[in-house]
Amino acid sequence: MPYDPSAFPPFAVTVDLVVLTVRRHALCALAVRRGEQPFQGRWALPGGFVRSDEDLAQAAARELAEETGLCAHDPSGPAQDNGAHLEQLATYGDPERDPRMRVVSVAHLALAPDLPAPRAGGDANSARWAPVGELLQQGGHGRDGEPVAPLAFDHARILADGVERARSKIEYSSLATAFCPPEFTVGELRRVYEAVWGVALDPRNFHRKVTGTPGFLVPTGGTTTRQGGRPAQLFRAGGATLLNPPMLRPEV
Amino acid sequence: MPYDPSAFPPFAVTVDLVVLTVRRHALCALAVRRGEQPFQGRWALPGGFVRSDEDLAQAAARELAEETGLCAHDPSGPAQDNGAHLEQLATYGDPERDPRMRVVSVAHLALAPDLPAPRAGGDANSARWAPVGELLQQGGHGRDGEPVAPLAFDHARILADGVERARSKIEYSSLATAFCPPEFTVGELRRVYEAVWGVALDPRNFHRKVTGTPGFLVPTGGTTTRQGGRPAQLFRAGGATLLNPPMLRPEV
DNA sequence: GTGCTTATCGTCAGGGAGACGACTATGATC
DNA sequence: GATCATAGTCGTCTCCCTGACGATAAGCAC
Repeated sequence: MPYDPSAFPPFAVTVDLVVLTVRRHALCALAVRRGEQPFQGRWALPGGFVRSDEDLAQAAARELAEETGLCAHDPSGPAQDNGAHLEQLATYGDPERDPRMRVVSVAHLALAPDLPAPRAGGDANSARWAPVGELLQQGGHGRDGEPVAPLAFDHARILADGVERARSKIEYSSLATAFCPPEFTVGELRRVYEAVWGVALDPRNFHRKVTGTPGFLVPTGGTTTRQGGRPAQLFRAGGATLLNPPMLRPEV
Repeated sequence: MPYDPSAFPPFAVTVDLVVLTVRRHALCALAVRRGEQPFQGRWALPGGFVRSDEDLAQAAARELAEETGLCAHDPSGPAQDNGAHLEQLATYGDPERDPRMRVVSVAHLALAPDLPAPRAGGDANSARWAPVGELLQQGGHGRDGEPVAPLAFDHARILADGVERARSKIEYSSLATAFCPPEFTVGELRRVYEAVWGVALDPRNFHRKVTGTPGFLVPTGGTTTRQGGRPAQLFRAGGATLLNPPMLRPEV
């Protein structure tokens, strides 16, 4: 049977990005201000159309580079290109999610170390790192007292799914190190877990756990005193990707 | 800015289904024989185009019903419509994955109890349950000695991803019960874990673990002797969806 | 120096899991 | 009917991980 273009309805396919980082002890996501209709002036997740000759992962990596300058780190590739972790999150295709046309969005999740102020790109008037709690609360007020409008489209749902994925994935994988610079201390890694999970962890048990898990951390030999107090050993991420047994997230 | 149809390339969007069940102590997947080009006569995963007015989950549920007669069980809905578990798996959009045109496929994972022989539907000449090992081996031979052609398109990759999702998800959730009939014994549930993981589990420790996890199983009061030997208590799935602590998959 | 902060090591009790013995209750076979 | 094979169920013991928390180390501010 020959190819019949009328046999299927056409869709637009986009990638949207949930880019997470930890700044000032808070889990933050990258948001861009929309420059055009619909939802003009509202905050949204960065994203854009998939081009006709590129793969979904390529499109996500391209959008990430355009918005942040980050080089995506392919999980299946070599381990030590110092870029962000990037993985597919989920796909959203409600017929009503974009009032203009039928759009299917393949959301991706990126985890990055703390970055300088983001540079706006594409059709966005501006871009910023915002605490996820601020972006997700409905009709509340931000830290500076300004009222917060909900994210455009179904991006609140996408962001919530991305945050939940990150929260669960740092339990059983070494992905928390993707939030850290190339060299980091046990305390900095612990503050990542505390920010992502929103809980306080016992520094002594945490230290025992992460240093005792083979392949999680490798000492570089250096020390630092970035945080004040006694100098701490510096580590790099080890080769292990899956943690067995996992880190345990405290109850509620 | 008005809607500009030339601003994005058109895509076809499909849903493909990884439907898993446990038959004769083996993890099996539903495969359909392709009736048209490309890959005519080869085995493939069931699937089809998303219609212009339906959501991705609706499309997957529709395809599942067409292929198996199963009523999809929405995880966010009520717990006891006796259908299969259905969840989104991942999306595959390599530009070369379909030689005819640019197709993005949103794969879904369905877990079902053992079913009678599948009924072929849509454009498939026939359909069957095949052990996943048989479908995934490259250029080997099936149980009956016939040579096995690889699955069409990138469906081997999709199936492998679905199997891995199922293997990891029964660790920390009660999803293994989705492979069981409404009432089942501890031994039947154990054989599900053994088939999906491909390992042997200690019946005594397994019994202690599943009966001791609150909300996992609720006794119905009945007993059965389906498997020979001493009659076993019958259980239904309890309300718990997340198992804490999780089931532990033995090393390698 | 004192005081404060953070890092790191040690100890102890409780719980879960693996290994495995023992007993129970059915059907099959002699 | 006695015996055997098969499954199911209950217990025990040990090891290891975890959480709770004391103690010490090594910087900085005053």
